[in-house]
Amino acid sequence: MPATPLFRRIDVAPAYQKVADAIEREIVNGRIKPGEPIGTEQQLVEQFGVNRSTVREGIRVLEEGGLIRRDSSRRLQACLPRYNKLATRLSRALILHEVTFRELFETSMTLEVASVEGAVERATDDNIAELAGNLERSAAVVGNPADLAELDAEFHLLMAKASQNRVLQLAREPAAQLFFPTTEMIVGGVPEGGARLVEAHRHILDAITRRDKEAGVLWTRRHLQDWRRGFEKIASLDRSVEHTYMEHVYAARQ
Amino acid sequence: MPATPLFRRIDVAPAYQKVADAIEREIVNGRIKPGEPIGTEQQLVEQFGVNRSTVREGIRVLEEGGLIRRDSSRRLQACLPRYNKLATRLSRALILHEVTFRELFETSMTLEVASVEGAVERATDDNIAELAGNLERSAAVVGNPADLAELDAEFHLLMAKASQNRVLQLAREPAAQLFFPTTEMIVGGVPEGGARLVEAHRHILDAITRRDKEAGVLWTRRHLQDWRRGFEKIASLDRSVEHTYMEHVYAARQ
DNA sequence: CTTATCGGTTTGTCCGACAAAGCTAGATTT
DNA sequence: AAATCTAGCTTTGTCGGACAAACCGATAAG
Repeated sequence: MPATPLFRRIDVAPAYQKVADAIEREIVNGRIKPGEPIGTEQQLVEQFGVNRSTVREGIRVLEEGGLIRRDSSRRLQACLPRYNKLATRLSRALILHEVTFRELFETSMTLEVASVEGAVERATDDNIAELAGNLERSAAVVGNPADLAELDAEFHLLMAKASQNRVLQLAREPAAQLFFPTTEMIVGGVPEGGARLVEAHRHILDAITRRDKEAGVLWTRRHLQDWRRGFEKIASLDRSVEHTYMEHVYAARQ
Repeated sequence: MPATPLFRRIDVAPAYQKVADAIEREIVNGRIKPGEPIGTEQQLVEQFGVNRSTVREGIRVLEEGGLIRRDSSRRLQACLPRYNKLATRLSRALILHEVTFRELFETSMTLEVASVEGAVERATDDNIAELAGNLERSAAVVGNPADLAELDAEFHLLMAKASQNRVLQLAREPAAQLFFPTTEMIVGGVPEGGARLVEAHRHILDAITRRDKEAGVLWTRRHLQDWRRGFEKIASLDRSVEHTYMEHVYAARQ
C-alpha cells in the first residue's frame, strides 16, 4: 500500500440517507414550502427509484428532524421545525451530559433577564394581554403547586415571546424545559412560595407595561433567586439534574 | 352517535415509535451507558417481536436524534448526543423561521457576555492555554479573512468551554453557527478588521487571565459591536439570515 | 509473521403481501 | 335536491422472506 493513498475512501451514503438529503434540500431551499405536500410513499418510490422500505427509513429521519410531518390524514407535508420538539432532544442531551442545576440556573438567569429586557422594549399589546391572562389564572391557583408551576413555565415562555426575538426563544427553551419542572416542588416546599411567585410575576408584568427595564430586570432576578433559595432547601445545586430528578420530581409523581 | 363521545381516541403509537421509545428509555435512565452495544437488528427483532423493517425505522429515529450511532463496523451502540449535531438542526430551524441578524446579534451578545463572565470566574490553566494557542495562530493569519474567521469561531467556542457551563455552551451553539460564518466577509470588508479582531481577543484573554470581569465584558461587547458595525456596512440587520446568506456568504464561495 | 482464503454474521436493499384507516364517488334516502 | 350511506380505491403500518456486499474471525498458505 502506498504511503499516501492514491484514492480517498469513496463515500457511498446509504440510499435512505440520500432520499432524506434530497427531500431536505428541497425544503431548505424553499422549493417545497412549509405546509406543502411531499407526495405519497408510492410517489417517492417512483421518483427515487428505490424500495418503499428505503423511502420509509428516509422519511423517519426527516420526521425526527422536524422537517416533515404527517397531517391529520397521515399524508406527508413539509413543516417548520417546532422549537420545542427540538428542544426536547436538547434537554435530553443535557441530562445525559449530567449537567448540574448550578449550570442550569446560571444560564437561565442570563436568558430570562435577556427575555425581560427584550419584552420591556418590544412587547406588543397582545403580548401584554397574554401575560395578564396568565397572571390572572396564576392568582387563582396560588395554592396549587402543580397548576401554578405549569403557569409559571408559561409565563416565562410568553415573556420570551414578547421579546420578539426568536433566537432567544429557541436558546432558552432547552434549559427552561429542565428548569421549570422543579418549580412545583419548590413552591410546594416553601410556605408563601406561591404568593411570592405570583407577586414577582405581577411586578414583572407591571415593569413590562410601564417599559421600565430596570424594574423588570430587578424582579426577574429576585424571582429566580427565590427559586434558587427554595431549591437549595431541598437539593444541592451541584448535583446533576438527572439524579435530582430521579430523587424528587419523578418520585413525587408516583 | 352521542354528542359527547364516551371514550376518547386511544392512541396507539406505531410499533416503530414504541421500539424507539423503549430503547430511548433504557439509554436515558442509564441502563444502557454511552458506548455500550445495543445488539444487532436481529436481536432487537427477537426481543421486541416485530419485523426487522419496523426495528430499522425505530433505529433511524434514534440515530437522527443522536442517541445511538453505528461504530466503525456498523454495529449499534448508545452514545452521548453531540451538541453540534443537534445544534445544526436548530440552526436550520432558525433559517427556516427567517430570523434576522438583529435577533441573532442581540442573543449572541447576551450569550457571549455570559461566556466571558463564566470564563473569567472559572477558566482553568488548560482553558487559558487553549485560548492562548488560538490567539497565537490568529495573529499569524491576521491578513487571511477565511482562516481568521475560523479561528474567531473557535476562540468563542473555547471561551464558552472555559466558562465550565455546559448549558451555556449548548445554548450559544445554534446562534453561533449562524453568527460566525459572517465574520469572514466582515473582516475582509473592513480595513484593519483583522487586526482589531485579534486585538480584542488579546484583551479578552488578558482579562480572563487576570480574572478581571469588567474588562472581559467590556472587550467582548466592543468586539461584537465591531462585528455589528462591519456587518451594517454590507447588509441590513433586519433582513433574514437566509436571504443575507444567499446573497453574500454563499455567493462569495462560488 | 504476514498474507490469503473461506465460512458465518450483519447490514442495506428489495419484493410482495395484507389489514386497518382514510378518502372518494356513486347509490340511497329523506 | 340535499344529506347520508356504502362500497371501492388509496395509503399507511406491518410483516415475511430474500439476496448482495461488507465485515469478522479463524484457519491455511507463503
